[in-house]
Amino acid sequence: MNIFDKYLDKIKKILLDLSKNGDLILPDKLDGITTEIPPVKFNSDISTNVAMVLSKANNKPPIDLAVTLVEAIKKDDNLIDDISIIKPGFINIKFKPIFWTNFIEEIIKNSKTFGVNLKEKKNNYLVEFVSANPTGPLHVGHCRGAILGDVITNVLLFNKHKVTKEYYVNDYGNQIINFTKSVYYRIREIIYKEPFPKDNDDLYPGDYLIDFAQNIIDSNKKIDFNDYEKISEELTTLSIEEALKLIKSNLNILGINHDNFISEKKLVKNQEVEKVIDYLQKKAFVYKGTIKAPEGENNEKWVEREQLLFKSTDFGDDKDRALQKSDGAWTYFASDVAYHKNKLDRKFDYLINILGADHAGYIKRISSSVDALSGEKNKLICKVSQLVKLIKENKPFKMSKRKGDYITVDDLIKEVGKDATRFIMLNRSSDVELDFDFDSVKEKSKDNPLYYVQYCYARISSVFRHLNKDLNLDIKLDNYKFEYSNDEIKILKKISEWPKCIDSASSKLEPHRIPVYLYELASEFHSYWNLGKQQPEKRFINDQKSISPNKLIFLKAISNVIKSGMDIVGVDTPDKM
RNA sequence: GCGCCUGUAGCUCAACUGGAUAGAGCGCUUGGCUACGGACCAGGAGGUUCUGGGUUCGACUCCUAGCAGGCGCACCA
Repeated sequence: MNIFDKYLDKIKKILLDLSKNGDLILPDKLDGITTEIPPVKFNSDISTNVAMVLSKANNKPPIDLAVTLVEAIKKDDNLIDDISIIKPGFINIKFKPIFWTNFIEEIIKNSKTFGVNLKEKKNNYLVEFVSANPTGPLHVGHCRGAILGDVITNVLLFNKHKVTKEYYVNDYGNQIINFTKSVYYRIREIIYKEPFPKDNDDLYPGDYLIDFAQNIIDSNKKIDFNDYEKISEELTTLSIEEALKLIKSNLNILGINHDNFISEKKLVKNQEVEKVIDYLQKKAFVYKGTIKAPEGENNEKWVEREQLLFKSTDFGDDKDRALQKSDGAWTYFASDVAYHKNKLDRKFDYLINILGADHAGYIKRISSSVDALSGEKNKLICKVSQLVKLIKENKPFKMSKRKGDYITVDDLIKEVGKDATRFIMLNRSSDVELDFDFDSVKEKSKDNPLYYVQYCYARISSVFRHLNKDLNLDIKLDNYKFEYSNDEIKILKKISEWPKCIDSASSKLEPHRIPVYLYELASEFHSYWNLGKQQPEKRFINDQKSISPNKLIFLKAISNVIKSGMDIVGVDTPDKM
């Protein structure tokens, strides 16, 4: 039940009728015509810009057109209280209270689908996110992208799309060799008491490797760890398993579960890289050539060499990209192209990649490869999550990989909790840097929007509890015909915006709109709640310790929306706090 | 040098694919609890939306030229 869509359809129908009679000239497209939420001060419920959009084609001032249109809209609609025409040519519609009675009745009847866009075409999406290297635990830097990907998925699922969540495991290449060696040194440290070579910059210094080493020793008693060359392959597998186990548990405490983990190593082993390069070569997107040094100052070390290149410049990239290293191994990019071919072969409508800000420069080349492979544009959508600035005691907190003093997801969740982390990380557009202030996120007060929204739900639960009613049960609507007051309609109007919120969050992949909306809805509710202090008739529980059916349904409608929204965000809605 | 992101109230950020007199929280300030949960509410002050051009009925939003901050720019992944 999207009242904005409903009235937009109605207006478009009126336009078509009027144009058939020759009373109106329509432009080629009706896309520019919208129904919107009018600013509060106009005291109206829906507004439309139709008169202004049609003004040019008809060579008439918007106000004149509006007069005709208003007559047509008013006709046969007994739910409209008033229509006004405002300044440049907006048409503002104000509904009678009965409109809102019908509205709430309908959303209570269809509570499972309220907010879902049932008209749009449903797609099959693949969302790739996190994909952190399997060499250690997730840290705070991974967190925002992880949550972004998870909630984008939730929004799409809520809107009845099909979604697969995928993690690409980079278990191939030099870093894995270094990682395995590091584990090996830790094993020697444990078994042979040899000190770990701390000054070797290629190695991973983190203490978590001691746990990995110990676990591997404990569960592989038969292995002779003396000769690295003999066991390196097996140790690589075991080390990656350890890392993945840790990463999965980190994701788990964040409330994230991927459907698939795809191994880069397997793609390489299965010759998928050769196949995709063959394919691109046939299409003349791959050639042997050299890359020129960039214009910048410090390129003395630049070595030009002939190598296998992908012609990403054909698709708008600023240089072609290397596919093969000098030792003959594939570059990360090459196997990623193979991975994207693999994705395309699985016939998704859209591929979505969630990347961190430090990988934004990678987008052009990978989307070029997808364009080349699919022959389509916009098959791949990349979302970038900007940096998180950590703030502790009012000071920026810098993490350093070298010192190994980065904050892990485990630390973070232990300190501030899963729900607060998810809500705060989502409360801003992914395009802006985020200040994550440990102290205020931990605070259980008005400084923390999570608790503000949860408090709204808890208050509603409390009313139901006092009445011995179950908030989770459906409510019957027998003999239900009440009118709501202006204060209640104000909240119902907010509820009517929920489908619009979902629509834009889903179509633009901007989930931050949901926490922002929930905060606004909660705010309206708290206002209403406080009215009860002065006006007893605004209280939910009356002197006879019961509640009127319209208020009960009213509460139910609010809590339904809060609950769906919080479910999408992936946080709890406790009954008591 | 190039690419991407950002620039809105003192601070942190919204603004519904170009809509109306740009909105919230924090902070400052004036009030409100014997109450269904005060983890709350009502009011006030606070703005040349970084700058200059352009597009049009209309620009925080689009184009263009700058300025400032962040991220990235080899065969690391």
